[in-house]
Amino acid sequence: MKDEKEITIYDLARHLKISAATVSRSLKDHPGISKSTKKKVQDAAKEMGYRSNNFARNLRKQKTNTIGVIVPKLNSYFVSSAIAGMEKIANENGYNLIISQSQESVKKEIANTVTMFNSRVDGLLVSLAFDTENMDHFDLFIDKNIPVVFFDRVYEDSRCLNIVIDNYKNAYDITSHLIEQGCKRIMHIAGNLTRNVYAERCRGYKDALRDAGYAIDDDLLIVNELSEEAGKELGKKILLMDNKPDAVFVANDVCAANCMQVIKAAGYSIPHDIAFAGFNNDPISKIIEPNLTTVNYPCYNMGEMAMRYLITHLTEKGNINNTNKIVLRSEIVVRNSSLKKQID
Amino acid sequence: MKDEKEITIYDLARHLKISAATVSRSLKDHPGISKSTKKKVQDAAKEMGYRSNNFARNLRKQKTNTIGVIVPKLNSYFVSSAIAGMEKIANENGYNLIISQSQESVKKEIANTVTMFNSRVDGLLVSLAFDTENMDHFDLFIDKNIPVVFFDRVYEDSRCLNIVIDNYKNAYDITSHLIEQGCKRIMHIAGNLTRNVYAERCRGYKDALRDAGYAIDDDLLIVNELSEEAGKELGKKILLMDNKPDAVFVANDVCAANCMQVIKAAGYSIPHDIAFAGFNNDPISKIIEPNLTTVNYPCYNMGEMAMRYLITHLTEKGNINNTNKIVLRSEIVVRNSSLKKQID
DNA sequence: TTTGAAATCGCAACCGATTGCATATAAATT
DNA sequence: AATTTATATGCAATCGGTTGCGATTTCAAA
Repeated sequence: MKDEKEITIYDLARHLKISAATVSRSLKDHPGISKSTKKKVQDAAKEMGYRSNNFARNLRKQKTNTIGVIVPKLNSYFVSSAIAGMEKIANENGYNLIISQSQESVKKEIANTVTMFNSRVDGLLVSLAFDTENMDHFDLFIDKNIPVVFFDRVYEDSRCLNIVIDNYKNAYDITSHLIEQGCKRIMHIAGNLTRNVYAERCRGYKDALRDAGYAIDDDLLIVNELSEEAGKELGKKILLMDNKPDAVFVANDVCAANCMQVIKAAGYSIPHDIAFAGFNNDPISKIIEPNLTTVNYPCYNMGEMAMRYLITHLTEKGNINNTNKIVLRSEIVVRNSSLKKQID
Repeated sequence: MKDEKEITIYDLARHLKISAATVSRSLKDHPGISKSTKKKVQDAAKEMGYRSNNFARNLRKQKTNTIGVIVPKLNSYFVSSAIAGMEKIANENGYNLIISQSQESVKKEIANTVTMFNSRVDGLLVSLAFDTENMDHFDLFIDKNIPVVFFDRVYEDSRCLNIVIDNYKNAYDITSHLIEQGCKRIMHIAGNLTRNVYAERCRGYKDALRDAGYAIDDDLLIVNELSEEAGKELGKKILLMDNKPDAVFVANDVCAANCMQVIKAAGYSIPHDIAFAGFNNDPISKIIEPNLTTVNYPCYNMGEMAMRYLITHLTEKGNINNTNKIVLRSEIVVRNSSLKKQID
């Protein structure tokens, strides 16, 4: 088991009989060093197995080459896809990722924020917890000019970039689609309405109803956790309703699919008795039967975009950030769960 | 926009008219410092908004408090759950995570390994890519005594810990279950057989057949990518077979579910015409109809265990590692996709 | 040959925390 | 009161790179 000591620029310097400064500059391709010297240094570095020490470098440069990511939960289709996209871009650009989960709790989110701050990340990518109600814990970063980018679950703040899809329009479209299919009592299941994504989807739902001349019935709006369990609960609740909806638009596919199962098991036919629509285009939406009408959410792409933007922003410091919001393309995907005339 | 300078222990020292050494020791709760001094320092630190500089610390201590994680893909149920578990434990113990994906390619895996090495992670958690065939790229770590822990897709090496489930037994059990249900031509779909998980599952499948006195038919063993697309392809392939199987045991739920859909769409009845079984207990297995018989894989738990082990190992350096393999409990979950007598 | 600009390179001071060893003070012992 | 023994704290070197500024060398123009 070899356990050799780490080679430093001083070792290289001694070996080549030049100064450590020259070694450092050569390795960084500094213009003031002659080509021949650079080559000599770089060759020796390779040969001797030198690897640069990031701590020394970071300590000196006050920069970490690390991006922090805070998400509610890692194990969801949306989040894991988005992070996959982020990792790809970060990796390509030589940045590291440190990731933590808020578990849908502001408290943890704040703790994670502090950790990230102390780890001195160069930038932060955040999708907010269910119950986050203000930005105070991000002031740490903003005050220090460390860029914070929100994606999906965002907080509108002129100092931070938001990357989103048009939740309003998609919800409006999907509700309109249900209306076109002849549905009269359309229910909507939302997540916590302080979160933009759910608030926007809810607004789209209501506006679509209103524009179609429908009344808005508060009994048809439910807020829950959008989890598997919440979906099952929802199904039971619907079964107990006297005046049942003839369509249910859920703000997330997982919840929708689990609800559908309960409804189906009780003998109702989807979409004939009750039509369903979800959100996200989770793989589950293509498995549940009938296949779930949903919104195609560009998760991976959103992760890529967010990271790309952040890195560009960090690299071109001079270039003042004048972008405040990026809206990615997304569109509804109509499947059999909402179609009176089935396709196959 | 305040952009105050960072407070260091020297600032605290000057402010309190004591030495930086004392400040450092006080903050770390060193035994040789009086309680009163400690309190004074800690209070001042809080008040002045001091935050410790990890680079300086790491540089000095030659330790990073960072764990590297390399996985094939982030966006799968298994991986995202496992990472969620890892993050939880790491977070609780003050470690950071840096995560990267090999995208199922050794080449990327090697590149990521190097990056991790240069980031000087304190330890590495790895689930191997499809096509990794040797350990050479981990020698960097092993030679330096940096612990490497493999989980799920492991490589048997006496110098590294493996955390797995009993893939063999589960596959054996699930195959036996299919046999008990009266299936005669049981097909198995595996992933790349150089990967332990798929090799073991395949072995379990074969042994179960053999023990039941069945012949092993090579036509009934297929290796594919186990992806959604592969599942659909598989379905088509089965439909074209002259002598169709009466059961299909797939090494992963996603592939199984997608295959089932194709088979169902062609008018076959599951499980009467063809029974199905999968692996992982992915949420999808509870949505597909009929619900999929599968193996309950403790993903989250495996992530927790792997991280916990690694951290313990790092903390108690003296304690020489004498564990070579940890097998987590897992068991088959029988559902309607394989039951001739349906349950509800 | 001289000279001045350009091209190279080295000196040494950082960056911020840790820690072995020495020192100073306080408490305990004889 | 003198001497040990604890208890507290400080000194200064160290971790490995980076970089402003000054020194030296090179080379061509005068």
